[in-house]
Amino acid sequence: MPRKPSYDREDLIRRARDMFWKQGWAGTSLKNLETTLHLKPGSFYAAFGSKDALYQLALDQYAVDGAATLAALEHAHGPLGALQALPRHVIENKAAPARACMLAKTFLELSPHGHPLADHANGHLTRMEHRFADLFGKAQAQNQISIGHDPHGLARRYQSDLLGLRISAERPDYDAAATALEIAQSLSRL
Amino acid sequence: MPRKPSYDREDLIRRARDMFWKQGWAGTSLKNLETTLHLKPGSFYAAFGSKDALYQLALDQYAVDGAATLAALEHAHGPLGALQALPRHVIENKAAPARACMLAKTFLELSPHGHPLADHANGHLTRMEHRFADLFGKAQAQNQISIGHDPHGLARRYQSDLLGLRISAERPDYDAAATALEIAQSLSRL
DNA sequence: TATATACTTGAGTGATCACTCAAGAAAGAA
DNA sequence: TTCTTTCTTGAGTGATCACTCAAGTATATA
Repeated sequence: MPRKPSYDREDLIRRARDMFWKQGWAGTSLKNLETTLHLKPGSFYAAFGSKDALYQLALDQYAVDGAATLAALEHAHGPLGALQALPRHVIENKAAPARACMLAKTFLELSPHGHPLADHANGHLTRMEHRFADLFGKAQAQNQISIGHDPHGLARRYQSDLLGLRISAERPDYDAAATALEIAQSLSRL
Repeated sequence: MPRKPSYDREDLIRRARDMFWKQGWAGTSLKNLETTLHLKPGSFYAAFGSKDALYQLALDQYAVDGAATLAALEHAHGPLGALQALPRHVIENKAAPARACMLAKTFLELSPHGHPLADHANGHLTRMEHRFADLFGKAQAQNQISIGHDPHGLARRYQSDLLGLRISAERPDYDAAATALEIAQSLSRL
């Protein structure tokens, strides 16, 4: 008996994610979202409940996509190859609305206000860090890098460098490709 | 004949800077500023003209202080020593309201909206990058590091790593001291 | 076709945004 | 003391914020 929605929910979340990713939480108004999603206020709140609820869905989709990207790179290039390919991938990805990491931007913006979404973003960052540690561990098991380093320490440094690269890459005239190459090459010397 | 203001202008800018630095542009309302600066709307606009004008003054004061900090470190530890000491300094500085760089936060938040303050912040970032390149050049002249690298390339990478460190250092449970130490140590191997 | 169950619409809510301005208070010069 | 100039005050501006809800519309089942 019911009537079906005229939209694709996952597609709406993806479009909202791109907008939040680029413009941030405060920088994206309900009016912006209504325009981009072609949704009137009533439909928006019936579908998602609140701006924050949609933002959380967007964060989760971002994290899932990021994990999938890393898994695909591992499948294509192996654990060390994935870690070396990721820096270039994130700054060259034309489908992305921004170079900087949405998790880091969210955490930076909302953490000082004690907003729950900041903790949520930080949790995703931590899970990504663990994923990096897994890959460093696998690279050691395959004798691609020395076993002299703690995989978690390598992941801590790698993620930090990656966040720095992705922020720097937003700047006009910044040679992000050079920094990405250096990060990748430094992994070969481990 | 005139009446003097009852406040210290530089002190007001410093307090506004700390608030903008921690909470960002959109995250800091006029009401917040009026409370912290003990200024009614009329006095605020008579003194600074607009929220954006005060933000720019805050950015400039931040940049001047940053340059002074770097100069002091150079005086104390020499060019290479300053570059090695800075990572630890920025994450341990108890006077700072945040670990992350205010210039980077400003650029990240306002750049997608084409806000003039984003360009202003990026200009300061570029000048800091040049200052880093100067120090790398001096370190080469003093035979502290090899002359095989381009100082500007070293500065490009160093600044990116520093931005990453400072963002990571905002996260709870992140071992920023370890990453800061690794950045410093990597400079000894140049 | 009739009915039940959604989904869609858009005007409207109070709160907060950055900002204005006219009136009053204070302090140095005469 | 008086006058002039500036600073201080705080109610008030229109715009925008996230969000609500009652009324209208479309669709799958019976």
